[in-house]
Formats: sequence, structure tokens, C-alpha cells
Amino acid sequence: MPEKYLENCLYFTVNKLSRVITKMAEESFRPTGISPTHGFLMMLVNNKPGITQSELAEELHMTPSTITRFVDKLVVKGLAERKVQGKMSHIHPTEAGTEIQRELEKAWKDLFRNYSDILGEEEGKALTKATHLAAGQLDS
Amino acid sequence: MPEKYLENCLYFTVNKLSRVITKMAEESFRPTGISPTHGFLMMLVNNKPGITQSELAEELHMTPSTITRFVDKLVVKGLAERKVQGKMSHIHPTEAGTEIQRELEKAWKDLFRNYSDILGEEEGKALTKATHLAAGQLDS
DNA sequence: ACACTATAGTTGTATGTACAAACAACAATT
DNA sequence: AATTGTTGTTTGTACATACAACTATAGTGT
Repeated sequence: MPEKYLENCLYFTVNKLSRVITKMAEESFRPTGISPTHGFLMMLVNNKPGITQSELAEELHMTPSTITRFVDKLVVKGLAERKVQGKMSHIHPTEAGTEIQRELEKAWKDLFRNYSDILGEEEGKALTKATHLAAGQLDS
Repeated sequence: MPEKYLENCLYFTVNKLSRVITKMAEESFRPTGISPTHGFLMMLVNNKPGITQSELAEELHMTPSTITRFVDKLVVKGLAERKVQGKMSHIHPTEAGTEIQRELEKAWKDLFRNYSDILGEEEGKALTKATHLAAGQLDS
């Protein structure tokens, strides 16, 4: 196993890319005061006030327990609130949550700009498409 | 922000793919009793007994503190031992560590087979190359 | 109305990984 | 030889995320 063979392992390269781009995303979202994933969650809530946690889990491809924790955090930060209704939790933005939306969109756009500038816009899009496709195929 | 726009975000798709393929890798490495990353670490040690932790960090693209912890685990499991020499730690396989090598290689091959069968071998390789390239470009 | 199953969410716990600060050993410079 | 800077490793702490087990509510068939 000569060392550089690692580069030929999808597990490896994807994980490295994940670490790198996560760092970029954290950078872009830093001004908003929340992490990228929390930011996406917040945007989804703003986009559809009253969305349930299972819907969020589905959109974000994350487990319900993770969503519970993320929503907890948004609530603690005063950006969202839970309206429990029967067995369902509907998540609504607070005023602060609504206000932060522009900033989040900007952060997101910045992130896109940043990696597109480095990778090339078309290449970035192609890679995004390819990873999306592969994730879908492998997830079964 | 219509929901499915998330699919157009590299941060998102890569993270999802990372979760999915990590799960596959854990599956493949389960028979070995250690996790994929520990497996790669072990293979590197077998490949070059006496390798230092910084070398390992470099190969694996991980931080030294992470390597410390991973090596700790291999040591606890009796697969490797540290020979501290001055400020450097040289990592050597134990007998058990040497013995596990075949199994690790098999696990790795299985992983490759598994995702190649689903993605198509050429497509898998292309994706691997693309992610490797992108990670390199973005990491600066 | 009652028992059974399915669905939504929560909680405890574990893993992988990072960063920052500390520490230890070595190197270079005065 | 003492000082200062550099390099390799470790430790404390933190975060994202998952799984398994649990609770609570809803729906269904008898």
C-alpha cells in the first residue's frame, strides 16, 4: 500500500473535501453568528414557518435527533420557537430569526462565490451535481 | 430559497456524500474490529514501521492531535506501540497489528468494490479524482 | 372503548475530528 | 552556556452527528 494510494479511495477524498469545505462554510457563516448547518436550518424555517422537525430532517438529510438538537440551539439563541401540537413540533422564526435571513443568504452566496472562484463556476457545479448523484445512489 | 436548492450547494452535497460513504466504509471495516480511519492508520504503520506521527498526520490529512488519539486507540487495542525517541514518536506494529493487515486490505478492497458496483467503476474513479482535485485546490 | 401499531420527538451516550494551549525537545544565536 | 524560536506531541475542551432506547401521541381494527 504505497502511501498516495489513499488518493484513490473515495472514502478518503470525500472526507477530506468535506473537512475543507466545511471550514470554508464556517468562515462564510461566521458573521451570522451561527454555523452553516444551523444557518440552513434557519433558512428553511424562515422559508416555511411552521415546518415540522421531520420535514427538516428530510430536507437536510439528517436524523431526527440531530434536528432536535439543532432546533434546541436556535431556540436558545432566540431565533426560533417550537409550537408543540400533539405529537408534532412546528418551528417558527422569531423576529430575530426573520431579521437574520438576509445575512444568511449573503453568507450562503459568499460561500458559493468563494468556492466557485477557486474551482471555476462550471467545475463547481459539475462536482456538486456529481456528488449529489453519487450520494443518492449510494444511500440505499 | 426553495428547498431543493440545497442540492446545488457543494457544502451540502459533499457532507451528505461523506456521511453515506462513511457508513459504507464502517460496514466494510466492521469485520476487522476497527473503524476505517483507524484501519488506514494501521495500514500505514504496517507499511512503514517506525513512521512518526507527523508523517501519519500528513498522509491522512489530519491534525496531530487527532493522530495522537488514533494512535492511542491502536495502542490500547494492542495493535501498535509507540517508541518515543526524543521529541518524536515512532509507531511500530505489534504482532497482532501485523496479522490484521490482510484483513484490512480485504476490507478496503470490499469498500472499493461496493461503491464501484453501485456507481460504476469509471464513474467512481472519476468522482474520486474530482474530489481529490477540488480538496487540494480549496485547501489553501 | 381497547389493544396494537406506527409516527414524532427527546435523551443518553458514543465517535470522529478540530482548535488552542501546554509541554518537551531540539536548533540557532548571541 | 543561556535565550529564544521552532517542531512534535499531548491534553482539555468543544462541536457535529449518529444510534438505540424511550416517551408521547395518533390512528386502526376489533
